[in-house]
Amino acid sequence: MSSESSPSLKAGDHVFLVDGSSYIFRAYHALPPLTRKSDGLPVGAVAGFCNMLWKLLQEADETAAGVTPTHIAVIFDHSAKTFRNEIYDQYKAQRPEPPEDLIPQFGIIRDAVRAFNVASIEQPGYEADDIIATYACQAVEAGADVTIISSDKDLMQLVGPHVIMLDTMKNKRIAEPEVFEKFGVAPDKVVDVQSLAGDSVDNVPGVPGIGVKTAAQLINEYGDLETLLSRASEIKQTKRRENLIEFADQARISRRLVELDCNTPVDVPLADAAVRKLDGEKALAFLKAMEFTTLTRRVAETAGKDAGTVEAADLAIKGWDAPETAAPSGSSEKSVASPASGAGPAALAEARAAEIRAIPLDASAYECVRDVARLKAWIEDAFETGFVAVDTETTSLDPMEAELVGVSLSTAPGKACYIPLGHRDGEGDLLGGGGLLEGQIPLKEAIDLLKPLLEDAAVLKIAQNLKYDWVILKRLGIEVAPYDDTMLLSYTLDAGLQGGNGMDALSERWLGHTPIKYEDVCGKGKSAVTFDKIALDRACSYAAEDADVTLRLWQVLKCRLPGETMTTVYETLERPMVPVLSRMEMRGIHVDRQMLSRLSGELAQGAAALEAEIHEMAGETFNIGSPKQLGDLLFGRLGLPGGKKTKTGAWSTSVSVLEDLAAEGHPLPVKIVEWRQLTKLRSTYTDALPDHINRETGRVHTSYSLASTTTGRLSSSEPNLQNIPVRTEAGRKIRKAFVAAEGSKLLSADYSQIELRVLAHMAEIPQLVKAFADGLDIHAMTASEIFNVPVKDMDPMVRRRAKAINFGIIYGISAFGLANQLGISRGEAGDYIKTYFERFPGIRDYMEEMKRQVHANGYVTTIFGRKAHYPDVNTKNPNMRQFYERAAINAPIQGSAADIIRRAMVRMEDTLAASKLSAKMLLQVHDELIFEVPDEEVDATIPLVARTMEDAPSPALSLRVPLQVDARAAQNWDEAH
DNA sequence: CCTGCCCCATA
DNA sequence: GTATGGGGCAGGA
Repeated sequence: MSSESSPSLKAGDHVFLVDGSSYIFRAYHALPPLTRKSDGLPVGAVAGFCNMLWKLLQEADETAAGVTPTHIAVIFDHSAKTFRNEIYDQYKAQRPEPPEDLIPQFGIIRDAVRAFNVASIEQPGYEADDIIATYACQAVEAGADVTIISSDKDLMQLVGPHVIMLDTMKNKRIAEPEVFEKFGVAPDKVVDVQSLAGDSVDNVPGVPGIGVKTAAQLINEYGDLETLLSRASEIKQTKRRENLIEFADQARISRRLVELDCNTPVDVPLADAAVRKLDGEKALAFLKAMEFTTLTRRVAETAGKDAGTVEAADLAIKGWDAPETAAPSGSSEKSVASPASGAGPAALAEARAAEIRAIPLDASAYECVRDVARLKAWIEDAFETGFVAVDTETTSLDPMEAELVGVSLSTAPGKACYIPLGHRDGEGDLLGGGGLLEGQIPLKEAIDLLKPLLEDAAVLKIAQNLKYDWVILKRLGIEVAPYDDTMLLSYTLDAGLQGGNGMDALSERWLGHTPIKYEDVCGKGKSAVTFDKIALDRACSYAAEDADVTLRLWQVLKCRLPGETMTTVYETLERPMVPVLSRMEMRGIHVDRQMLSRLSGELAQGAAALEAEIHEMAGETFNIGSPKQLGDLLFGRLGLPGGKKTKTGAWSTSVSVLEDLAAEGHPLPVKIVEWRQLTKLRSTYTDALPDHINRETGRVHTSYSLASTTTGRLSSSEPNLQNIPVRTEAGRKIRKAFVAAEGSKLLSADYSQIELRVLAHMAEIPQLVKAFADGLDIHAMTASEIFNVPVKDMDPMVRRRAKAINFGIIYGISAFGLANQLGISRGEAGDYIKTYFERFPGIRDYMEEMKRQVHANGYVTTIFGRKAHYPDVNTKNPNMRQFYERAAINAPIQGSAADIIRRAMVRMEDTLAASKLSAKMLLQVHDELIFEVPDEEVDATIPLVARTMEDAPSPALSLRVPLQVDARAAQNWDEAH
């Protein structure tokens, strides 16, 4: 800070004195607890402060102050104890500690002041108010005018002909009339009134029974405090008279407490607070570090600098612990703390939600944007706001064949629009609809206008299930960034909680609002029409409401992340998956239509032959595909033994039942199992897959869901490419139809035993850890441990049993389940489990710990901190309860493995690009990634992919066991796997 | 025409 | 025993 002497103040100067300390409290309580940096640092008050300061520096004349300052200083309280505590030890004694997330902001605001090259003033032993009083007196003496930026009533005593106050939050000027209105006396008598009335907030005692009204009346009558006290005996009202006499000294002490000191020793002469030139670099570095995108842009414009070239400042923040890189592992006690209690983050989030709920939601009030001028206005608004909720309306749920019909935007709760672009006449001809409706901006023109906004780094785009819109917009040449996804926010925070993460459910849960249903707009089933056929006003209500709801959900959900320490999970495991999966879906995979068609024919023939045989053997024709008819035949008419009932009381005809019958020597069930397999393969795969081949790309594009499992796994649908057969020879023929493009190979890389490795890590099982480290056969090792047999020359049946137990452990083993799986008695299965736990006591400890946690918290966590909620685990139904307990045992294992492959996927594209390799990730099947690789790059790609997958946990975590990835390339998926 | 049930494909 | 998605049947609209 400058210490050389500056020209002293002169008449006509205008001094702005900003009451920094009171501003931060007011900003904190007035602004919603929404604003946080991506690392969770709360910066809402800082943001408010910076905007205010910037406005004062740039356009103070447009505020209620009406002038531009020549001098400006921000004044802070230095310490809690001041000379007033020596006068009265109770002064401000009952003031509560500042809220936890406000504390780190005190220091940052001082940084902000310096970043804007403004004088920051504080003085040990004195309150900000005294320094302000001193500066104000000095300025007035020099003939200058003063504006005090504060609304603190304690400063109103300073108001006079040359001193006003400015409440920037209300943009309200406080001069003599306003002071008179508040205290009933002129500013120079305010101290007398306060001395009598006291102040419960600052613990100024005053005189009992006298408030501001009475005090003003008394002062107006007697002139000033001393006169009043000396003539107190004249007061008519008994109690008031007695109190004024008895508490006269207390009133005098109060006067000394409230009267501001105009003679504070100040180290920095006011002249040094002359407005200085903005240091663009310094300001931008600070603002970038704070992630205040809008203000960064404004300052960059004003300073004529490119914000992109400025490095964010490195701010060491005291009193704030950023969330850990990896959240505590499942066995940590730290996760016990309930986020739902007291005035913690959960309460703040709830307060936030209540606030947003209170803003009316009226679907008929949205704007339908029909011309370029209005579209530009909305785009400008989004740039100003710095964030915008975006939603697209299209002709199909499949983003790869959907056509864009319109776009909706929202920049504030209740403020949303819909931009129709592709609506057509509902009375279309048979060739696919009528012409475009009038009054719509041409698609290309709208896209050209929207692209800069949707790709601008300074504007956050908010969507519900962005992956869909991302693909739609990418096909139109727009790559949306940066972005947030409300569905993923909800999934990160509440995976497994009732209702799911769909927009309608979230709107109900958080906003108490039922959005217009898609079916109510477009109809459903056979009579459904595509969105382009919907009349504009109806379309606008529906579409704009979605954007409005999305924006509100974002405001409710985003601020929960840091308080629930889920920022890292969201930022590393969820958010970055959106473009990764979008690109995978867009690439699709090539399937050989002819091969499938041929296979379908073969399967049909085989099934027909079996059908004839079955009918022959049964002695009647019946529908083999009807479990009901089949059950009646086998256990009714044929009277076979060993029938089991399903939970609804029908005969079970599942494979296990049919195999039991086959083992008894009945030939019919064998044929039925074969028939089932063939028809299943045909209907589910060979016949269904070709229907999913995209007309334009000639490839199959699955859709991955990021938010539909409780554990963190993805799911795949339309078509589901995560359940393509592999176990049987007939099934593998279907895999052979998944082929690489000409000149390429399919590369399959899969984690070996990843869930068992994760379990070995989490439960810290020495034998398992060692076995994995040594690269042993883990099932054989298990068998050796529990059945006490050597690994060498092991009976394959013994190994099979151990393998089943290992899987059972992952699933939260029960004797019942294991017995079923191995076809042994429950007693025998129970013995196996008992032995297993004796050999691996850590496994039992792990299981018990997960059960304890799920009962205590309602959720369990993966090694990367992902939560899986089981809200109903405390049910009284013992079967349900045990079911949830098993799920809670399984979730950290399955979920941690899912986290690991997510990390690999997020990193994969950059890793390949860095090595100049052009392999493209196409599919994910839980522990396997499938790539399409040019022939000549196969050899270089295999080790790189494998290493990236194996190293995926680091640097966040280092597992106790190595991960192993097997990778292979071939012309088709079957041979690569 | 929709929904619940059964069955079955994968990890 | 965990986690999914999907096809066919059958009953109730």
